[in-house]
Amino acid sequence: MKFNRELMKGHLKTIVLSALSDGPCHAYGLKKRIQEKSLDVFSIPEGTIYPTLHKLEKDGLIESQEVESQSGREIRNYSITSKGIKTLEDNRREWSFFSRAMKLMLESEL
Amino acid sequence: MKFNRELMKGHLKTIVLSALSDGPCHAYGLKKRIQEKSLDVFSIPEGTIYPTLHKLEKDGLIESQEVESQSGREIRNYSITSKGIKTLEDNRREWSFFSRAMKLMLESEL
DNA sequence: TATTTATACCTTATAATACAAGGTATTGTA
DNA sequence: TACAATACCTTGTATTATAAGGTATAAATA
Repeated sequence: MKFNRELMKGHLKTIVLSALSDGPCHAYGLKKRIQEKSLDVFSIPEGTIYPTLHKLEKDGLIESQEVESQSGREIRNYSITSKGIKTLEDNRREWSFFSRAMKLMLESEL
Repeated sequence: MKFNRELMKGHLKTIVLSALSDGPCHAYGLKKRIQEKSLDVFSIPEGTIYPTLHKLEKDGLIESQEVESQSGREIRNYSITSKGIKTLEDNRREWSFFSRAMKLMLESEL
């Protein structure tokens, strides 16, 4: 099933933070991790994942360093900061609050 | 609890359609209906509800007519169309699909 | 009675978002 | 050797929800 990408708005950072909370990763791998963890529902395009990571880093929620992968290739490895973990916890609470209200709204009166 | 208004993005039309599916209503009343039904979680500002209704009407998902209220005041009464009902059903399915994936994402590996 | 609050409608301008579309370069595979 | 996959990135854009402003009437209250 396909769904309107607009639904993601406002939730993307939470998705990315949550994926990164499972362990450090580089951008491209994170994209795949999100895809797997969501059972192929969330497919974040590259034009989305890179700017998002840059924004999160700028805000101090994640940090990165250039490292050499097994293949000898330079990759940028991201990890979540303690500030990022706190934000993620807040976002999780926000999500459950929001989704509960949506459930109330969508339950038919009938 | 307050939550980031950005979370609403992409879900607003669904919220409004769902509220209107409980019966015809005018804009101002709809705002209150949404507030009540969501147990005070969703508080849609007027600068949001009016343009949203205009958009929904333009798309043929709702329709409206000027009527006279009990107080003798002219109000614009909105009701959901059959096209709107179909869209709402789609949106409900989209929501449950989306929220299931979010749940998968937010569940910690630990 | 005068004033304030609630009701009821609306528009314009704006910040933020996610993303399409474009690009570069390397590594692995057929 | 060609092609796909990996890995990174930027620019420009459409859409969104909303803040901030406005108008006018009805109800409540001081």
